[in-house]
Amino acid sequence: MKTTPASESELLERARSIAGVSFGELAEQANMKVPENLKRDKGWVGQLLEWHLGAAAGSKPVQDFPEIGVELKSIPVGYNGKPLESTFVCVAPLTGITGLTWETSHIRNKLSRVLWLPVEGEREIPVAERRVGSPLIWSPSEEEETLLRNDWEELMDLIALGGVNQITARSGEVLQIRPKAANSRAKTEAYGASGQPIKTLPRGFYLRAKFTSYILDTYFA
DNA sequence: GCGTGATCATGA
DNA sequence: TCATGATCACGC
Repeated sequence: MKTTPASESELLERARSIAGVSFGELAEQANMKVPENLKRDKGWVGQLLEWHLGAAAGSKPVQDFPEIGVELKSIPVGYNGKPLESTFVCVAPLTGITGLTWETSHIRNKLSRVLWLPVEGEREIPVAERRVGSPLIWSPSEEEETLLRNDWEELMDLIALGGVNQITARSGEVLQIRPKAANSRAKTEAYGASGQPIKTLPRGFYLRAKFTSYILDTYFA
């Protein structure tokens, strides 16, 4: 177990110290067993990095490092350094959203400060041999936040008006909404077209790979 | 079921 | 080839 970093610079220092290190080596230090593949261990890499950086484990809907206001996001990249997947941010609220604004939203808080940690994600590389990349600490620029806010407002308006079932992953320029559930039979409450309660598939907010790719390209020193 | 950590697998 | 929709594991 590690202590939580006391400052952002300390967190960044820890992240830099594991850059270039293989998952196998990091797993050994954390006393974790390396899975053959990630088919049944999709969150394994994230957990491994959380351990090394001193993030408090748990499923609370808050930033990974609430004391210093930073969210940790691992991001699988290919040989070209570009993201292989979209990035899950948080669950999309489908009820109780009256009065909710971008400024007070959970997603805005999570994205206000992010420690991006690229990791080798090519499936042909054995998990134990994959390595951690160099970290990037980021906060959205005015322009980036406007893009995020515009998508968020458009999507939340649809949800508020009972149009959650009309939302597809094609909606949103940089921020999209996709299923986030154990399976397609999962149900949660939402608003129907006439304002009545309905049951629908739980959804989550995801950042498009093109957007995270742009972030890495733009800010990587 | 919810929210955390995400990647998988298939159709376009 | 690539993004969408589906899925996996865990703690509670």
